[in-house]
Amino acid sequence: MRTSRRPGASVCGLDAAMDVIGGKWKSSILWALNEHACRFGELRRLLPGVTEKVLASHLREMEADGIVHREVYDEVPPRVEYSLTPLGVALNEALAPLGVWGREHLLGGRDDHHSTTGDRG
Amino acid sequence: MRTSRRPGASVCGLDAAMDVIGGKWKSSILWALNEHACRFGELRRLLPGVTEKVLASHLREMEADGIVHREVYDEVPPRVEYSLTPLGVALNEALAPLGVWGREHLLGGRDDHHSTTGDRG
DNA sequence: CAGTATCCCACTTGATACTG
DNA sequence: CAGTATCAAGTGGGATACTG
Repeated sequence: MRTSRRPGASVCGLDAAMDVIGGKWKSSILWALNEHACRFGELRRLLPGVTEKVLASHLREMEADGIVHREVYDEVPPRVEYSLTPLGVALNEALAPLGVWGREHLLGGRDDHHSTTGDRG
Repeated sequence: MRTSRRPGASVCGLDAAMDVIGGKWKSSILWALNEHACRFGELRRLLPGVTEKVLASHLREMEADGIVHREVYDEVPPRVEYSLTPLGVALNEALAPLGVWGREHLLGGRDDHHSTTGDRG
């Protein structure tokens, strides 16, 4: 998958940011983790439709990008918790206006089940 | 290509917005048009690496999404100018924090040749 | 539970050539 | 100049099965 950034890209910060959140489910993962740390299976349940492979890939990329923290607990049964790093929190906040724009202009400003739990629309 | 939105997606405004700017060159096109209206060939020159086909596809999608306006002048030689609609301007503004985030945290806050021409990093 | 390993396909993107 | 048509390729994402 994406081992390095797009060749020749990232001439400006926006391109770099788009690369970080470019995965199909990354913004959803970000939103989910914004509320509280989640275990792998919990994320899978929160994101209906995502496969284990894709979820794992995205999480590894987001961890490599420094926006997600992976905490492993040596227990049985095994437990791993994912949470946002301060960088991830900042990214989520930077994403907020975009979510508002989408809700206002694309969804006709109608309400949805996320709008009261966060500020991302 | 993308005739409709991602099936089953757009549960929140952010997903919808991500779909609109999901194309590889769309954010760059947005940035280019933010400064002034551009002709097709001008955009091609401003975006080294993009092919005519992809540029045309992106422009048609962005026009369909209501963020780009296409003005045709019946002259010879033919002239077509692309510009941002108010919606596109709003999108660009909503994108600004993301560009700042990327420049601050991904590019190490270093300057680049865009940072003085706009607010997107 | 929390992943990895394969295989596969659709879609996006790219290269090139051609047209109004 | 401003595209469209065709062909080719690369990648992300999905389905399924298996492992520590």
